[in-house]
Amino acid sequence: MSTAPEVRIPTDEELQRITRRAVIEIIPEQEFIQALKSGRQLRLKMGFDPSRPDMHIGHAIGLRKLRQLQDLGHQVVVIVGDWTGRIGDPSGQSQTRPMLTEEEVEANAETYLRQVYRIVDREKTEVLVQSSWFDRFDLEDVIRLSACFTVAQMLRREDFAQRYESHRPIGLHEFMYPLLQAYDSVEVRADVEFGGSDQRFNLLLGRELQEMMGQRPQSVFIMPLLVGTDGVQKMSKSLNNYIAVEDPPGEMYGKVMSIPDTLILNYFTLATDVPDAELQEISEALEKRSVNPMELKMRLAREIVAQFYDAAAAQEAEEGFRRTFSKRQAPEDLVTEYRVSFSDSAKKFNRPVLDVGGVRMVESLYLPKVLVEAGMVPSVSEAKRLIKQGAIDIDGDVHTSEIFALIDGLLFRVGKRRFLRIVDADKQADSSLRSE
RNA sequence: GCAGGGGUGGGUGAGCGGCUAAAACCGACAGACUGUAAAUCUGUUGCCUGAAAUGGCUACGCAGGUUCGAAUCCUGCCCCCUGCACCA
Repeated sequence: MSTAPEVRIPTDEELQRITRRAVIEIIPEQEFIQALKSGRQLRLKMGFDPSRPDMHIGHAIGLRKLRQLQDLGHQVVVIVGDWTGRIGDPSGQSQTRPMLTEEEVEANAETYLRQVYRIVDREKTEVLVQSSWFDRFDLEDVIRLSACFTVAQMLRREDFAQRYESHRPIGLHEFMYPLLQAYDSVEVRADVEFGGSDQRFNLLLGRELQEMMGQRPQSVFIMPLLVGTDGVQKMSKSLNNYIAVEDPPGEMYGKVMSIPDTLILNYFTLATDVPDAELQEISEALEKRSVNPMELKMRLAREIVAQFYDAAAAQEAEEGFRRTFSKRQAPEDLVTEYRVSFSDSAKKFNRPVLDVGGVRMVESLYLPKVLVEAGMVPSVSEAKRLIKQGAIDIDGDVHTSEIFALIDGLLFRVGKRRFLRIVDADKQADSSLRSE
């Protein structure tokens, strides 16, 4: 009943792209290349942690790789790591995480997969939930699995070794994380597993375990971690230096523009499909300073936005970006709208709703609170500081007062790239009533 | 189990009865300069009070106590580190 899957053998050029670009190491490389050339359909495994469903363009590096292979006809297998997610990947700092409920896992998995499918083909993707095999594990299975490895083997993992050396604690349960991940490979009969360089140990453990269990050991595909927009640390949500896959185009474009120049080539290499020949040109241009790096960065930003949206969106984002800093206008997708009822405010502060030349307005509202309520700033104190520092302007004029006249459509610029528009809720209500 | 050292703001880390919302450094944010880059300079960096305060509230592992007053002293507890002991 299963028809032989259509698998295409990559051309040398494609092979080059798959095995060289955005790759740190393939173990063992020759075995992997042979497998690709064999015409056999490979099962490509990549796992994710459902406790953190937000995906950024660093994750996209791996997914892009999967997509390349998927286009050749190979089978992508995505694992929802609901059990490993509960343990938390041993990173030294991370304490045991609270157990996620089934609903949380489901919800997170759903949002995550939605993002995954922006890159890989949903039709050709198999999704498996870890608990579907670990739920039936009993103590004997756990012990049997643990017995496959020794403490010495575990200590090959660098962060364990470091902590052991410096006498910092290592929870026994932390050993379970790589073990479970390794067992996943057995369960799904993976031919290749993909992961970032921080996953190296876990990936290799999967390979070993498969062999012990009589399976053909998986190849391991290790990819670089993308550096975040700060240019120093790896991209991560908790460090707030990330570009989310679901960022709106303008936001995405702007974030790319904010990366340091030193990262331009790196981003082109890892996050775009710009051909190698052009990478070479870009590299030379940067070195010789023959082009304003900003121009290259704009190209980069276009490439990235187009990848997650389309060329038109990229173009639009670029125009928005230009307007933002040359003409100081706000690009629409960076504007937060704050809806206030003018009549309620008027009542609250005992001010009349005025009509000045057809513009409805209320005399005064307290700006710090509005900023907090609109979610632009975490506290009133913070908002006051911003005002004091001249970080807020209306139409290019710095707004130094904590009080402002409530006008429908009033647009504040907060800092460099945040915008707040005041919208008259009454008016909206009126018009929506009228239109019905 | 015994002995010694330690737990301070996003991080590192000073303070060791009032001058401490807590040095310094890093980070972060804002401003100037720019290309929303880098570098540099300046400012801000617990929260609240609809100007502000020598105003209020919260904060130095947790819970009590001494004191006019405690991050600082005392008691108990928890956790971490180092050494010794124990080790089927």
